[in-house]
Amino acid sequence: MLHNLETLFDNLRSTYGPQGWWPVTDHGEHIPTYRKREKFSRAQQFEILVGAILTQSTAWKNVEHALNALHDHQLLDPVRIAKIPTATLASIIRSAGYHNQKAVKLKQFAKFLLAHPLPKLERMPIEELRALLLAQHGIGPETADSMLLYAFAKPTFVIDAYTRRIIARLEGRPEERYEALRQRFMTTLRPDAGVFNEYHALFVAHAKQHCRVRPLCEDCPLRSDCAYGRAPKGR
DNA sequence: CGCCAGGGCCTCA
DNA sequence: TGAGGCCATGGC
Repeated sequence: MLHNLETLFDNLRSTYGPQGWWPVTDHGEHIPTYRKREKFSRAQQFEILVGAILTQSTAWKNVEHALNALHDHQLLDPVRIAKIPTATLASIIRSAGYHNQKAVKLKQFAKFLLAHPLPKLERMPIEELRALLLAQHGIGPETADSMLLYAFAKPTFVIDAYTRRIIARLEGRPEERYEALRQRFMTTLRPDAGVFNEYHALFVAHAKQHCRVRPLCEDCPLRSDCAYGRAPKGR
């Protein structure tokens, strides 16, 4: 059985190695994911924020196409997104799915950024910024935490469907609700944005490679620690 | 060729 | 306050 969330992090980390999230698209030039970035440029920061909205319940591959299309139309810029008609924007981000809804969300978020520029948001205390983000249409807990952690480097733990599923299976109990599970990570771990960043990325890697909806427990690295993997007749 | 993606909003009990 | 419907494209 896993002793705690620190041990789980160490296991995942030694299994999958450094993840180097958030995956900033290269738009042509190859940027190794492991490359240490001093700090994201404003453009990259905005791209992460847009990506956080586009990836809602959507495979990242589909989001990449949409981000590339936005780049081609020079729309990775809040001023330009604020101006473009919603229907036009929707057609450009079509590949990301739910494009009509997401176009509305992006436009509202772009306008939000014009009223609250990135340098101002960066200076806000994490809880205040989190509340402000959550107050925006289309930004729920996961999107807000992704933005906080990956675009603003603020120490908050991102919970997603993968995290819920992995923890539920490991512990052999039902999935926890967002805030309850987040609080477990937040109170157990030291508030280190770098660790939170890697930890969430490792959950994604593990969920994709083994802990899928239909799990591949055969050679799962966590099998011996997992209530589900060890279960009778357990895969 | 079905299944399912790094959710969130709205409605209704 | 929790469950269920709705939104949609494309990769595997």
